[in-house]
Amino acid sequence: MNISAASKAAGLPVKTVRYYADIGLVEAPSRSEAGYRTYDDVAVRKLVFVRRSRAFGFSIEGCRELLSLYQDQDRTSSEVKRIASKRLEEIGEKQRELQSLHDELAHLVTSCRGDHLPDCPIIDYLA
Amino acid sequence: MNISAASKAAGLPVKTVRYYADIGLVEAPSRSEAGYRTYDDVAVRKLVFVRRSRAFGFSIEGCRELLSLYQDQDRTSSEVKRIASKRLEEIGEKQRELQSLHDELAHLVTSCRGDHLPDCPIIDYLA
DNA sequence: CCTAATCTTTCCTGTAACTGGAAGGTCAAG
DNA sequence: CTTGACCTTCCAGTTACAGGAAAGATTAGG
Repeated sequence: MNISAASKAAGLPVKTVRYYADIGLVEAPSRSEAGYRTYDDVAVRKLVFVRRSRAFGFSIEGCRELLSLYQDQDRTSSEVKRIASKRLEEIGEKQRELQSLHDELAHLVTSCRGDHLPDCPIIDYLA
Repeated sequence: MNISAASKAAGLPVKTVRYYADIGLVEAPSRSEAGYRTYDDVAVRKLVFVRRSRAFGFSIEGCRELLSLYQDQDRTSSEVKRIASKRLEEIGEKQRELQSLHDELAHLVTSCRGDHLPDCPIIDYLA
């Protein structure tokens, strides 16, 4: 499989597939005589694993940890759970942040008449 | 006022104060004979305005728009409201994203025993 | 008045996680 | 043999700054 086929199979852009190998997140693929990267199903599965992990918002470093656990037959589910719980906590934190931002801004937007006059409680609040 | 005094007054790091002028978000301050930036209360107030806008998650470009409205005596509150509403919509979007991420990940974490065995529904889901 | 500490300046680099593009080699089809 | 679709490497740009080096300016203390 050349890179574009692998890219399609993994659901990732070609650039990203190359990037993940460049930074050592996934193993560097073998090369054809002409220097083309060649991928097999195992490599593609790892790329999919990374794509799904990234979709959960795990950082590249988080993905690195998860991927090494994925490949480790002697892993314990508690290690995985710890990493996932940490991410869950981060998400909760972000949610609380956004909630208070939302509430505050929604309040301001509601109180702004939105007419042709310059008076504006939003500007007043920011100033 | 030299830059560190302005920085304290505005509640922004010195680096950030310089940066905002570099990118033309705020006016470039006048200079002393020795080349030191000098700030007055008006300049500080604009920096505070930007800090508060940033705290709502407005991008630099969003801040640029808001700031120009702030300084525009002929603005209409509808222009301000439009920008703020857009940001509110973005926040809502992000919240919905995070909510589904949270739900999905929480489900996985809950279903993982977190013991010393390698079997893990989180890994299974990602693989 | 000299010195040491503190400020200030500019400039360059690095961050996260890619994306876009240029210049050039490779391969299969017609 | 040429065209077009691949592939390669390398460099720059994105966002919103932060860190740090090298060098000039200012201020306080002795």
